[in-house]
Amino acid sequence: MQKFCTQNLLQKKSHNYCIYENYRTSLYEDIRRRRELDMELKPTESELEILQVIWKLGQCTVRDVHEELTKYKDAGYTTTLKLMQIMADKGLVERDTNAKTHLYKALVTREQAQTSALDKIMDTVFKGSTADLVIQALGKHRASSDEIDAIRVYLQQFEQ
Amino acid sequence: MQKFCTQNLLQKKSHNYCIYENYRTSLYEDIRRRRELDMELKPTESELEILQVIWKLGQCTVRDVHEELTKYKDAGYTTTLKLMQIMADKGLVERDTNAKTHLYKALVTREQAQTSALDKIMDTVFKGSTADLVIQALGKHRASSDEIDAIRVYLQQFEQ
DNA sequence: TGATGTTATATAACAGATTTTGCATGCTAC
DNA sequence: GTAGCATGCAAAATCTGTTATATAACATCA
Repeated sequence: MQKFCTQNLLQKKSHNYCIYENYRTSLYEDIRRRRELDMELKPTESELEILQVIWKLGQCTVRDVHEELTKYKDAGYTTTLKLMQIMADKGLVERDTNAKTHLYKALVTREQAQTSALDKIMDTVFKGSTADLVIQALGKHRASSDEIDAIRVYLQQFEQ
Repeated sequence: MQKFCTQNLLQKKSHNYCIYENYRTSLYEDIRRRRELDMELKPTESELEILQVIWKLGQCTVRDVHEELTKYKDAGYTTTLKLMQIMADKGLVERDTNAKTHLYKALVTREQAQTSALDKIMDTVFKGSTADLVIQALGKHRASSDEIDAIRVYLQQFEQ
């Protein structure tokens, strides 16, 4: 894991100047720390697709999920089963194995997934600018006037 | 690619009823199409990290990018090089090989990446509700009062 | 000139995570 | 029993990120 060829070793050394620029180092330490936190319980692409179905159906079986998935994507039944088993191991979903046909339900809420998805794109493409994100979102995804109102009301709490 | 065991084959057949529910089929066709489009030029995690650096620096060399990356993550020079070569193959970046030291620049703009990231989480976790997204974003990521003002101004264009 | 060291790209292989599948096996209802 | 549907398990196939090694271009100094 920590083996480098001589070339890389040299190139690594050449960055020791960071030690003398502490204010910078600590800035990048932040990014580093955030990167590591991010690793934790992040659902993969496919897991997210399955979560969506479970959020929609509530408690459900593998077959329920699979039938929903195959409406728009090709997948074998055992693939879906396997994914859901993995998700149960990871703690993304919970399963009730009392009956012969196992019942699954989500442990991760849609809100949690929303927060973590937002955090991520905030860091990666929006440089931390909430305003950019909000304005882009409003620009690209036409909102209903009800939605606009809701946002306006929400904004009032920031009024002085 | 298209081989299924008998069990899966059977289970697949059982969905032929979709043919008789055309309104549904076309709805899911949309999702299917969107999924496939999405596959095309999606940068991976690491590619996105590199893109961020290129966006910041403009035209730059592998070494430029690598020096920036190593401030907050461990990576060998050749790793960065390889990734950037892959990105050039994918068309995420363009490279000028005239000089001995190749020069890279982004073909995907930050705005495009923002749009596609937003589209994605809109579909996957926000069920298409712009208001939910905006309110979550404002709630979790404290915005400066300047930012709030900017949003308020932006909202005025929707005024009747 | 040519030996040598430096820096760049190219190539090939590897490790780990993710996704997918095939097959075995068990349960249930007819 | 056996047909149908369920899970368990092992492993193949892919994708991603990483690295070691090879090779080419260049500078420079004796």
